[in-house]
Amino acid sequence: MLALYTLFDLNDRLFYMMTDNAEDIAPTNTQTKILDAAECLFVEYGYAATSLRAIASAAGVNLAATHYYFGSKKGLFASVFRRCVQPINEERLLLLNKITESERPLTARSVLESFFTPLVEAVYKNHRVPALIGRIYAEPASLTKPILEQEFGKIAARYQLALSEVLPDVPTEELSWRFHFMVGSMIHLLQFNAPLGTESTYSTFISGIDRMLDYAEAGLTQPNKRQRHD
Amino acid sequence: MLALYTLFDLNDRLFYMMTDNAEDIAPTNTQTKILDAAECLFVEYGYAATSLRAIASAAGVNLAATHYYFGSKKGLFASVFRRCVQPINEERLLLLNKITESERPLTARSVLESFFTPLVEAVYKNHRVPALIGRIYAEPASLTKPILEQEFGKIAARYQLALSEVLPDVPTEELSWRFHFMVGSMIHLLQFNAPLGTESTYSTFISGIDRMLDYAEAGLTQPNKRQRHD
DNA sequence: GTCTATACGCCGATAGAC
DNA sequence: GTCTATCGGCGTATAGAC
Repeated sequence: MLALYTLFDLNDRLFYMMTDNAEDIAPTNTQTKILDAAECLFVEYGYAATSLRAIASAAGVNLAATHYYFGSKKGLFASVFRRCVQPINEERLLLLNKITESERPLTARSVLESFFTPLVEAVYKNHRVPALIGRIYAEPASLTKPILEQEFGKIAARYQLALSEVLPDVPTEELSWRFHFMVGSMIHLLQFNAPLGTESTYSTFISGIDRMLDYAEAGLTQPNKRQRHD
Repeated sequence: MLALYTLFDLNDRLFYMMTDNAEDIAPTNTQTKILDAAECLFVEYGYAATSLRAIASAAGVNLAATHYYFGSKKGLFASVFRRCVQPINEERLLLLNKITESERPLTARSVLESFFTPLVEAVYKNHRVPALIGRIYAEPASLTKPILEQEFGKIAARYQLALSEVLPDVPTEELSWRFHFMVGSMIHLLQFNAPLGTESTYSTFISGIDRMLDYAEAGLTQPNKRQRHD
């Protein structure tokens, strides 16, 4: 049964997670304690403004433990991100393969839903997921490029292939731009959760995802105005 | 006559700008030297990872001069950003007011073009503009929120008003979400310039803006699926 | 008004004791 | 596997020279 647990208290702010795994509730191994603390602090303050000292202190471990387990601050950042994103992307591929085999005809809408459903489920368990994914696109490219390519390279290619099968009239190059714009809308939503002036909660986030699906579908499936240049 | 000038050489990389102002070519005042150097370094490495020492050294001024002129690192960041964005936003309002008065009927396309034309012109003069605007959305909110509200609050409201006049069937709340998604696509384009795998040049940037206009127009003008909740 | 010199506490990283 | 000590570099601030 999923329930909400307090991870720790830092500067009078509480940090939470939702889990059904007893190991998560009171992590016994040092790696997990460091990852949990780092996730909260990277999300809150960004990579460069978060010190390993602050992470070690929040996690209740020695400073040198961060280097022992993750080699460097960069390595820790990549590990935090991978732990968050890998399960989402695995679920995406499972869903996409499933609907590719079962749905006739396959629609752009279904493809998009297989992309966003695993994300929404992950956000339900851990409300830091949007901000964490937002962060990776926010940090300088020198830090994030290798991480982004490793975690998203395969899945971006797979989704563009699926979309090109669903939208055969849109040239590949045009489709990759449209996919790029969709990712941009998504990242912006993840980073800011809601338009300026709206307070952001889980339900406004869901409502935003829902509206973004409409927006992305309209943009992706628009008639092609350009000539192919073969 | 616009021409390209080398600003300075840092770690074997050259930083440029395009200008027709003699004062820009060899800036004599310390403020400008600091602003130029800071712009390059903030774009390249991000806010937190750029040291005032590196800025002062690149600008050829004393470390303490940065505090004398800009009060703090935050103040310097805000000044760099304001110098870049203020002229663009002034031009946007001029254009928007012009077409609002002269065009019958006013179209969503025209409104969007008045938003992007001043940006494209600024990028032609200074190729760091996209990355610089991208950066402000990438830094932690505690740094950027006051800056974003001051520089973009008024213009975002003005454009949403213009769009709501052009698209009277779309409820205000729905329109503000769609505008939010458009800004997201734009920021993503500014930050990454082109889809992964495409090298980014000025002409690919222009082509991206052009395609994004189509994408945004399709999303903004899509028929409304939702009920008004009055 | 403009700029220099200097100081303080915190940073990532590492070497080596246990 | 954990911890202490330590290094050079950092952001920031300020006192005071010109």
